[in-house]
Amino acid sequence: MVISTRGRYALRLLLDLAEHADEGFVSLKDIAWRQDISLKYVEQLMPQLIAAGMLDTARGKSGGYRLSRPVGEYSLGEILRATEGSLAPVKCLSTDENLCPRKEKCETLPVWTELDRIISDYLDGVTLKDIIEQKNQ
Amino acid sequence: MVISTRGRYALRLLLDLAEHADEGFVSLKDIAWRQDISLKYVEQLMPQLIAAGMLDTARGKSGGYRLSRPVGEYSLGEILRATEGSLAPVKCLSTDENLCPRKEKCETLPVWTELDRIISDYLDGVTLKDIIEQKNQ
DNA sequence: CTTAATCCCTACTTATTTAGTATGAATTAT
DNA sequence: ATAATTCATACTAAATAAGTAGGGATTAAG
Repeated sequence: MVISTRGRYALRLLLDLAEHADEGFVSLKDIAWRQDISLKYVEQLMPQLIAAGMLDTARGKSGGYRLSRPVGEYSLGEILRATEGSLAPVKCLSTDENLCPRKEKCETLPVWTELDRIISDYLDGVTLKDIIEQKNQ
Repeated sequence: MVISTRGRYALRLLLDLAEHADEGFVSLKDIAWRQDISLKYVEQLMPQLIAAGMLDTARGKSGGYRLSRPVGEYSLGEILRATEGSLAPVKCLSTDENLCPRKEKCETLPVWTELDRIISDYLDGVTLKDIIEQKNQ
């Protein structure tokens, strides 16, 4: 399973924000209620989306969140990388320090690399706009 | 992470068998040693590969395993599905009984479905033969 | 200027999955 | 008979996923 609830929920809340973009700042409480996701859990996804420059926020009463870009400029790849950390389908590809010692001679590495490329290419090519317009197939 | 050690090790041991196909039945002990994988762990992968009809086996002394088909007839998809259970990138797609209640109205399901298709298409198109001949990119 | 709603921050908990270990029975060539 | 093998099952430890919990900081609204 590449993609956990973190990434899936992040995508849904960004879509929710996109669909309520005309309402100014939207509170997480409303989003969590509409999406039927725990408020406290969704709160934990926000720092990473903010760090990625995807959101404007307003603190305090009647505060909330707002998309900071046009919907066409959010790719699924960016959203998922921000929340999941990596989209690599095998550990061998995670660019952590703990590289596989078999790396050099490994016969199977090329297929994982190619699979990774295919996944990234697809996810980087789909935007929130595509999903809203149901252009995803 | 879609693919765990189960699938990766299974692939490596099938490749090892392919490369020693001229030696008749090859013992797991030899394979595990060459591949530097715990014998006891690899043993646990075998039942699923056998159930999938990928191997001939010989029990008892000087027994072992042997590929039961030409290398071109083992796709990566088949190997990984047999050992991993599913290649679905999100839980929503696992055809278990616990289907997501949002399924009907879910805006994001189509992208997961398409991603799943892309992954499967690639993995079903690569065989052991391709890997041995390094045709995988 | 107080209050209530909100974002923000950090720690904790529980369930599931992953990656093995461990023990030993059944089988069979030597 | 023996030793090397597959085969079967149970157990364990570590990591990850998924969520809870509590409260501090900020600010619009009354």
